[in-house]
Formats: sequence, structure tokens, C-alpha cells
Amino acid sequence: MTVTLADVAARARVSPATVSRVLNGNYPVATSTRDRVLRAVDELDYVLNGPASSLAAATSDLVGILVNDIADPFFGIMAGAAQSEIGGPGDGSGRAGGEKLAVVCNTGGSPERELTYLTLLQRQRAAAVVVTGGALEDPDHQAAMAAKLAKLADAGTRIVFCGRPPLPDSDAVAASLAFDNRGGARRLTEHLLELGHRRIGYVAGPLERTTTRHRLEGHREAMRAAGLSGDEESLTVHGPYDRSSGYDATCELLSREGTVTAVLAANDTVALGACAAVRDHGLRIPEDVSVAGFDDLPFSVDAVPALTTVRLPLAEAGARAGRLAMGKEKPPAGGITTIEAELMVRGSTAAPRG
Amino acid sequence: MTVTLADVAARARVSPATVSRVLNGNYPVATSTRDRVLRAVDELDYVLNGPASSLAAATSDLVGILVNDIADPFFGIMAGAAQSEIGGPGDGSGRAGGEKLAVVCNTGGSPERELTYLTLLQRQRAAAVVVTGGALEDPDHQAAMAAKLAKLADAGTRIVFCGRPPLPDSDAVAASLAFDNRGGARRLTEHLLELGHRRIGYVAGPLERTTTRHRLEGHREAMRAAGLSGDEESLTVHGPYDRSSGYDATCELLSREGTVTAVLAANDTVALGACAAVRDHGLRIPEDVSVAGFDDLPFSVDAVPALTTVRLPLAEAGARAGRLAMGKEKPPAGGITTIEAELMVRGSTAAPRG
DNA sequence: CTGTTAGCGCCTTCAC
DNA sequence: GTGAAGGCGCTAACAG
Repeated sequence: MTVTLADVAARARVSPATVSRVLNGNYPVATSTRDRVLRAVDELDYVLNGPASSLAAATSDLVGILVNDIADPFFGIMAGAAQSEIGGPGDGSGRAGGEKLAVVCNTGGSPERELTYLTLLQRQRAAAVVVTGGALEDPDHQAAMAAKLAKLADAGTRIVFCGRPPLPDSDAVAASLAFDNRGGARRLTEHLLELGHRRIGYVAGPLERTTTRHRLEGHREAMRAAGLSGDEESLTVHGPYDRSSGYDATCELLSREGTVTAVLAANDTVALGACAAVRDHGLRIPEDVSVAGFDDLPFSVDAVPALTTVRLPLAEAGARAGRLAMGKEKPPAGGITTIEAELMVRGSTAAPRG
Repeated sequence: MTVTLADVAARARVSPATVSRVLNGNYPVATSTRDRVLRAVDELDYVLNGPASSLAAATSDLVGILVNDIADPFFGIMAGAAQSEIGGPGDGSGRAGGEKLAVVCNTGGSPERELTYLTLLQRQRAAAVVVTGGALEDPDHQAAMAAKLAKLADAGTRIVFCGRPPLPDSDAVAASLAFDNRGGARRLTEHLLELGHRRIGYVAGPLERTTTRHRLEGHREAMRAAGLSGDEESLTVHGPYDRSSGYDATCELLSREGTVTAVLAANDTVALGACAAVRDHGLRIPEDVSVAGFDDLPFSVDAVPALTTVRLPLAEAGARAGRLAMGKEKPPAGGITTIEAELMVRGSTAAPRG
């Protein structure tokens, strides 16, 4: 029924081994032989049996990309960039030569699913895995991750972090690209302080996530440096990285005594919800309340007014992670790189009224 | 080095065959034996060798989800919903039992990559494939797709379309879920006509895409029914499904003679660009120019003014496609379902000034 | 440069 | 309910 390598060999009048060599291009083969084999492949419409190949070679051409939320462009942009580096340009024939199969796996932010996907990829003998996004800070989960990643690395899977802080005490991860969330949040807060804001509300992300903590820490560093510590608790609200969290948290902040003059959001999506809440309270942005986001997703420039935010080079980071996963690029010294965040000042922030 | 099924069998003092049966749960095994085997699996930290398993069983637990643009929430939402139906809830142990590995593949809208990914999935003996988003209308590519899908189906891969019109004359596709793009665009245009608009600009998607054509056709149907045909060409501009296309095309429309009073965009992202262009021309939305989008992505309600658009139930469609791919749900009669689109009237459309 | 020979690790009849 | 044996399709040493 299905045509095998042996069929191709018979048609091309060579041995199966030769066909294998032609297909993998790892050994020298005479041009005339190669042509004959390739012709047979086309004539028979042969498609390599991946599982058989992976079994024999003890490695597959699968590369996994783990993301927290595939519906969030933050991850989509990174994953897309990584995937295009991994998948290669394709030869336009649709024939699929030595390409890797770059696949993205959506953990939904769940630690269990994160581990499950890693096991599934381990089962498939994946060639590499790119793990994107912040990590959960639960010690048990971190230990489980470290153990799982060590096993993957042992089995020859190359592991790259993208937008995630490095794993302490582990050499399983070939390279870690971390965003400077702390520095970005600090600069953003400094920007508001320079404008004259003193009471700044902070809509933070979910607890126990590195991204959340780093951004919050950067914010508080700047506040403390300005001598404005003390009100942290009453000015911070935690919630998921989504629009309604921004809306609800901002309503909460606006209703508390001692009105805030600015709201910093965990990310741009949250900021959109914050903007909506501010408006629904009959307040103007930025005249009455300044609002800022984080990430600089594509839609942020089209918010009205355009959102002040912190730009992360998501596409560049994703592409680099993809190249690292493919071994096309040498890991940075120590395996760790911090990627700078750039403050983008736009119309949603201004000096407070007073 | 790596622990195999035989190791587990030895530890559990049973035969490899029994271990296999326990793991796959397809044959009756005595409870006591099963427990012994499972304990050995845990103790040895055994992970099934996917390729070996797939080779022997002639099928894998891989399920592919093809998307045009992973950075676009339109696809992210569908893919995420499909993936959570396919991946199953997980058992919280991270142990990975009989789960499928749902993976999303980003074609970038390129026909070559679409075919390449299908070949790669064929090579992996994927259990199922979900193809999302509109199709390219090039006859050669359609024929190539039909041929490739037929081969996949032959090899036992279940194929489901989600948000894509059915393939004519082909029984390779087990089920097609198509959006009513035509009807949605018609209703949206009728809404503008009822408001009193007569000159309506249309920023269409890329040429030769079913989605583009269907939406455009629906729009023109409504225009024609209102006796407003004739100006089609001068009122339509094509471009990719992105923000800058909406911006540029709208600038173009606004500069042409006989100013439009409304701009319909191919989708919400394009509409965002259109809004920016309108504003940059010193015009107000909706007082001077009405703007509307399509899809009702999450950010659309937060545009200022909120975007009038057409809602597609992306998550529901994706989830259903996932269930169909898993065989959890029976395909509709004839294998084809059209999913309704709902008009969402918001602040970005109003009666024209005149 | 090319053919031959062994497995890779698991599933699946077939017996018991 | 369980064990034994063959083979899935390919790759990777070896020879030659």
C-alpha cells in the first residue's frame, strides 16, 4: 500500500542504504545515482516514514515551542519568529527535505500542561525545545521542570529559553534569553515620576510568575528611589494577563481613597482594560489619569490615545531563540543574555492635573 | 542509558507485551499486574519511545493544526481552542498518558509552506490535521492541496477544516466548518446603508483568498441590492490582513475624488489602521467617517470609539474542529457546516453628516 | 562511492 | 490474562 524506501531503492536499482544517504544528504553519493534516486522518489511519490527514521536515528526532526497563551500576540510573535528560523525557507516544492517540524504547544499557563508537553516532546525524541514566557515561581514546579529538562537534555534535546529567566544551577538549558522586565518597569515608572505623578496604581500580573515579579520589582525600585514607598499594598492589584483584569483592577484602584493619577498595567492587554475603566468612570486619558502598558504589542499604537509602553523586541528574540535551537548560532557566554526593553512614550501619559 | 519497555517488564516481572497492554489500555490486564507495571514505570521514570511506538502501530499521537499567521489572534484563538480539546485536560501529573500531541504549524499564508507542513505531518503519520483559515484560490495550489490531503486521508489521517470552505469534489476532508463571511459582510453593509451611507470604501484582504472574496462578495451583494453598483473598482483597495494595509488603503480612499462616508475593513486589524488614517486626516469617527471591521477580536471593543464589526465564534469553531479531529464528535451531515456571523453594532458607525 | 547486515523499541497476532 | 516471536521502515556501522 504505502511506498517504502525499499520500493524506491528497487525502482532506482540501488540499495536501500543509498536511498537513505541521498535523502539525508549526509554521505557522498555519485551525482548520477542521486538523480536516479530522486527521480524514483518523485515517480513513486515517496514520503519518508518519520517514526521509522526517528527510531533508527534515535532523534527526530521535531522542534517544540512552548507558549503560555497562543491567543496572545505576545507569544504568537515570538513563536512565529522562532518557527520561521527553524522551519527554514522551504524549497518551494512542498516536497519537504531535511526540514525540521517546528510546532508550537500551548500550555495555557498551566504548570501541569507545561510538564506534560515536555514529556510528550521527550517521548517524540524532539531535536530541540524552545520555552517562552515567564516561569511559575512555585519551588516544586521549578524542581520538576529542572528535572524534566535535565532528562531532555540528556537525551540530546537542545533547550532554549526565550523571555524566561535562566534556571538556577542547571546546565540543561543551552541558552537563556531573558527580557529586562525589571529595568523596563523601572524606566517606565521613572517617566511617570518625572511627569510629576506621585500616586501611581499598579495592575500587576498573576502572582508567582517571574514576569509579574520582575516588573513589579522594577516599578517599586523606582518608587522607593523617589521616596514614595509605603503605599505599595494599597496601590497594587493582581490579576491575570487579560483585558478584564485590567478593567476590574482599575475600577478597584479608582474607587479606593486617595485617588491615583496614573495606572501602570502589567502589559498592553491589561492596559486596554484599564483605559476602558478610566473612561467608564468619566475620566479622560491622560488629562485626568495617565495609563501605560508593557510589551508594545502591535495594537498599542492604535489605542486612543496611543499607549505609552515598554517595547520588547519579541520578533528578534524569537528568531534568535530559533537559531539557537537549531545550532545555527553560538550561545552567548555563560548561556545567558538579557534583552533590553525600550521605553515608548506616547499620548496616554502626561503630567497630572494638580 | 535510556530505559525501555523491556526494562520496565523486567522490573515488574512480566513480559514486554503486558507492559505494552497496560500502557495502551487496549487489552484486559489483571489489576494487580497493572499496578505492578505502573509502579515500575514510575520507579524507572520510563517514557515511551514515540517513534518506536508509532512505527509499530503505524500511527502517531501527533495532531497538526495549520494556521496562516500565528501572531494574529484570529488564528491563535481558534488554535488554542482546538488544542485544548485535543490535548485533553491532562491528569495533572505531567506524566502524559494517552494524550495526543496537538501542535500548531504556522504557514505564514504561504502555499508552499502549507504543503510542506502537510508533507511533514504525513511523514510523522499524524493522527489528524486541522486546517484553519481561508484558502488560496490558485487552481494549481488547490489541486496540489486536494492531492496531498487525499494521500493523508488514505494513510488514516483525519482531516478537518475550520474557517475554510470545503474542498470541492473531495471526500478526504472529514468535516468542514466554514464561516458565513458573505452573509456577515452583507449584513454589515446593510447596516451602513440603513444609516444612510451611499459611498462606502472597502479595504479588502489579499487577492485570491476565499475569505477576501467571500467578504467582498457579500459587501457588493448588499450594495447592488441597494442599487449602488458601478463604483466598485474605485471604492475597493486590496492589501494584506494587517494594520498598515488598512492605514495606507484608507489614505488612498480618502484622497480619491468623491469622498467616502464610511470605510469597511477586511478585518479588525485592518480597521485599526483605517481608524488611524481617518484621524490623521483630521476627521472624526464616526461623525465624519464611519469605520467597521470584521471578526470581533478581543481588542475591538476597546478601540475608541468601539468598533462596529462582525463577530465570528472563533473559540467555539476551534473547539468543535478539535473534537471532530479527535473523533469525539460526529461530523455534520454532508460533512459541511456553515457557522453564522453576528453583526456587532458599536460606536464607530453612525449616520453620515449630510 | 555503494551494498550487506544488524538492530532501533514497540505492537500484535498467535499460542497457552 | 499472559508470554513468545516476528516485523514495522529506516539508519549506521562495516565491508568491499
